Amino acid sequence: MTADRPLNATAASLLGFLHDRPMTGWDLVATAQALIGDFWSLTRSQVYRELAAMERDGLVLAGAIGVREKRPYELTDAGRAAFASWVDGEPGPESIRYPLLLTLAFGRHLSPERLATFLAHHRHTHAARLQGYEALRAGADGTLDTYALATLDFGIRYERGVLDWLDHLSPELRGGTPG
Amino acid sequence: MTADRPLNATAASLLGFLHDRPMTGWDLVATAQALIGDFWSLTRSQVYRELAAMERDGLVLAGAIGVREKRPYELTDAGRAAFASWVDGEPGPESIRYPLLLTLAFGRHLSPERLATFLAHHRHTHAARLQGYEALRAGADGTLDTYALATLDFGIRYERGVLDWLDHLSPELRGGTPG
DNA sequence: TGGTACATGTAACATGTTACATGATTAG
DNA sequence: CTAATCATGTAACATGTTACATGTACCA
Repeated sequence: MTADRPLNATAASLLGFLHDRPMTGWDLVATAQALIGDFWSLTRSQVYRELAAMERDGLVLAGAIGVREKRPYELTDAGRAAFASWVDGEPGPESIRYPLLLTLAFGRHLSPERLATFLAHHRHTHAARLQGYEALRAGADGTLDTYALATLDFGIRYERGVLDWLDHLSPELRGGTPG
Repeated sequence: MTADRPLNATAASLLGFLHDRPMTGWDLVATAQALIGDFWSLTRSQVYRELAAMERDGLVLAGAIGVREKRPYELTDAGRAAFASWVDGEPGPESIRYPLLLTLAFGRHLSPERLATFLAHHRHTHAARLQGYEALRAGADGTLDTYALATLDFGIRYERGVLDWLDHLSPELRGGTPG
């Protein structure tokens, strides 16, 4: 049962959330999206797959099926131990995959107007995200713990950084050919 | 041959680099690492796989094997067209996977000292990266085009942002329990 | 002649994405 | 009674990672 291969970060996160209360796959997706979705994405498929695998490994225990086919999972002692060991390990380097930068890097193969459109669109998206984060921080007095605040702060600084970068790009890139 | 499924960004990048000159898989890995590696990672395995697939699809053409088993690939007209169409498409949203933030989000399950260690280590890594980028920009007078400069600028701002964020984290998080 | 850098590739596996299929419960 | 939301899951595929296997050429 307890196949002692190291946890991946996605599975570990699920275990992390299960510390608070038993949850269904559905709940876990929602929780993860809300709390770590901005720097760690996961899909429904993945969650159900990981839950099934972790049940095989004895890290979680599926409870009785409730109303609406709800199938809550709870943490086992092995699961708690696996999580504790994961969270104590050195976190790896972050990875960023940034399609806009890729397009920009190949900018000479692209019309200036098109590139400028992409940049403008991108700016819009990030401005909206920043607003969302700031509203969240302003509105959530006391509802967020120190740790959530810290990650939120990262998000805010990141988004501000992106906007700042865009606003300081050379005008030829940003503006197409003005006139 | 020309199976018209849409290019993925990794494959497209390879086509992008092949605009300059025919290159081997090895060359492409090195080039990609140098030019886009900071926001788009790829491995040797992937490159060889994509090259093989793109040859099947007629987007690249393998040349004669040269010295040291060197197998150069060159762009075909279909490849050029596929790239042009890819680069003209709206770039998708970026995705960040940030293990440190994940660990931080679960900070209450971790000893303050351990967390502080992770943060300090992280700071060190990013300070080094920033230095590298700044040296690159200072040293590369004229060797980088506008586009490469723009992506480099992003990197610099990003790293500065990370450091700034770390330096403004609440002292309990950063310092462990100061004594 | 022996080590290092160059060069290609496969195999096995892990992770992530998308589309599909199914059904229960609730609100209006 | 019917549409929206909740809920679970599978299948097929795409992408990314790690380890292994092989051989060439250059340099000291």
